[in-house]
Amino acid sequence: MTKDIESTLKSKNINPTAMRLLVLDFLTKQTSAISLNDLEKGMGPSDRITLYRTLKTFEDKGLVHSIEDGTGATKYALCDIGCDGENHHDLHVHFYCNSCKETFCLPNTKIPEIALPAGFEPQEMNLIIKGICELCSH
Amino acid sequence: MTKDIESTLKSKNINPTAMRLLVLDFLTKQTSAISLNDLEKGMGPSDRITLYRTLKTFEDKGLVHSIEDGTGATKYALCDIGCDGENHHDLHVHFYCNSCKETFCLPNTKIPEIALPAGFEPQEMNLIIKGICELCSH
DNA sequence: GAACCGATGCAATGCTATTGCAAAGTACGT
DNA sequence: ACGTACTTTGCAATAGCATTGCATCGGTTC
Repeated sequence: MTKDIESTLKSKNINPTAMRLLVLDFLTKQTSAISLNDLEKGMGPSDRITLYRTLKTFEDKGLVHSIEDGTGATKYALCDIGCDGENHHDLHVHFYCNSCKETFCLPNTKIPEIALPAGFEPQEMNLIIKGICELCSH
Repeated sequence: MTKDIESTLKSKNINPTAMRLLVLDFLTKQTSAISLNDLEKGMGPSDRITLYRTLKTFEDKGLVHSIEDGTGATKYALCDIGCDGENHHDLHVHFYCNSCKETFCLPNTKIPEIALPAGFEPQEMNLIIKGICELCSH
């Protein structure tokens, strides 16, 4: 369904180049968030920096969001519908599995309201839960 | 109160060397979490690697906990009473100020219970809230 | 004093993120 | 079709943090 991928890019105002189609196609096939390294290994031989910039572009345009899961390597995953460059709606929980080392989005698990001390004004939130994922707990 | 600092180290089974006394003393004077760079700059001329290992030792022994606030540099802050090497009780919220770039522990703001999807078993949680801190919001 | 062990300091390395610059490709107006 | 301008890509290079190996130093023990 290259057509779908292409129109997805266009709807986000991203020029649909061959490289970007490939990257987006790869991203849609993932079941967990991937790092730049994963992407580089998963794709054919391509330039690491180009992949890096492709992810940055996607992030700017609200197509993917980045996740700092504490491993040191930034992970990327497709956004939910409704994200744009200005406003990422990625206020869901991210889960890092200590067993398989994968990072998952839990889009249906929202971060609850937190009562902050007076004077603190929240703008973004980032909740990483580490543990054993569904697949590894069997 | 060098005596207090020394006994704190001993109570955590850490050999109280001159360097460690200095580092711990410095840590107790902080109002926010500090990075290795901050420590290096704040202390007199000392070896970066030694400071790094000192922090690691403190972390192993449950004296400080490390915070990944997404800036790329690991921050360290003193633990609450009750932490040990096996079990860090750092389940409080960490707040990163987008204005002054400081990272604060909010020890009285606990992470609420999160209902995870079936099969996911949580072990650790890490909640970073970014925004404007109390001092900068005035 | 000799052997030993932990702590320290220096050198060196690995990895991720990031930028500069040049080449290749694409779009557009004439 | 041609040239120009803009975008994208690829390569080289750099910066910063984390981490390890090894030698040295200092104190402890026998």
